[in-house]
Amino acid sequence: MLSHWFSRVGSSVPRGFSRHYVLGLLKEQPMTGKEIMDRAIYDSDGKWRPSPGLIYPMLGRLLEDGLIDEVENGRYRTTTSGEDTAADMKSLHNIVQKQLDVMLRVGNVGKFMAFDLIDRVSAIGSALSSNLDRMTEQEKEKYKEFLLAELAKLDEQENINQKVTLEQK
Amino acid sequence: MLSHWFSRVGSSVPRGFSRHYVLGLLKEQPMTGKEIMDRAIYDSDGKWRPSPGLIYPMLGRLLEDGLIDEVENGRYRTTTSGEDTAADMKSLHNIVQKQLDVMLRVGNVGKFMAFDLIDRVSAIGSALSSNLDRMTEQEKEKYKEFLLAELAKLDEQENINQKVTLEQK
DNA sequence: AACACTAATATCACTAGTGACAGTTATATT
DNA sequence: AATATAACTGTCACTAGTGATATTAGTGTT
Repeated sequence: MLSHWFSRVGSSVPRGFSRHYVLGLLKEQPMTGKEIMDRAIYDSDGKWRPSPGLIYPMLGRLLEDGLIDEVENGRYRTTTSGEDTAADMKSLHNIVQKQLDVMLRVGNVGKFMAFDLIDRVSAIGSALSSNLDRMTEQEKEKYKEFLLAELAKLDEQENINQKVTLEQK
Repeated sequence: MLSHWFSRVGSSVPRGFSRHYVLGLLKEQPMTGKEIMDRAIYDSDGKWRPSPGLIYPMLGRLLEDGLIDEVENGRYRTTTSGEDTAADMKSLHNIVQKQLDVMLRVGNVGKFMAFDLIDRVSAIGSALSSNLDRMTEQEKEKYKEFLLAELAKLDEQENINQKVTLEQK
């Protein structure tokens, strides 16, 4: 099980993710703090249980920053500028990307995480391909390109290894 | 570029990672705070620049918890119990595992489906393939199999579409 | 030896997470 | 209608991050 320390201070989500998540939810429909928390638990299969100490103060900050509005019954909705922030997929992407990058470079993490990542990619991949029919041609093309590029990299690496082996002979 | 907000509050490492990282370093050799910071920058290719406000207070906490000792010239080394903590790969693994899990579940998966997922796969994939040299043969083989299987699915779908088109004629 | 300069260390104010608990509001029961 | 209870909301103390700034220690110059 997780150590006592980690269960106390560890986080289920990367720093900054929840802001995007909440804005994304409130763009669709007005929600209360409780509804947001429940939705997060539901969406994450119980893996992430955002605490009230995160949600309520954050709603206050978002309100102050003019990214959300209070509508009725303590429900909030994103304002126009909030929608822009929510739509900023690039920065959301960066939250994950940046951390993964560092984790894979630093320490012995990369090595022992690679296997795990493969599983993960496979999982996403299968979710993807079970929805192939919903993808546009352009999207499918992009996915295909990615797959081919990865294969090329693998092959290239294999060739290098063979070359090295030959030269050693 | 990253938004002003994210560059201020975003983090390059998941919560709790640095503790493991520092313990891992100090297990090998005694280091000062500055040396730890420089090493992190070097190891991460400049992607992670831990601030003094993280390192020095943390060294203090680790010292209080008896996980590290001060040796000389302001250098610290992990104690025996510190080494145990550093070796606790399972909890380190969990730091990443848990977050990835949640992110993949929670993102706006339903709606964007394809496009967003492709980006995610590409992101993980590129992180992966830049670490190909760290993967074992077995791992690479598995990755390759996955890639080929996905391509096959794409091709298969194309065929179905053509068939449908033909029948409609 | 005194002083300026530089680099390492420490501290501060901040945001974003955590859980625990306090306060408030709504609802149900009698 | 009054009150008990439950649920939602808000706040607190904490750790872990961020950058900026203050303090300290060491070093070189005159």
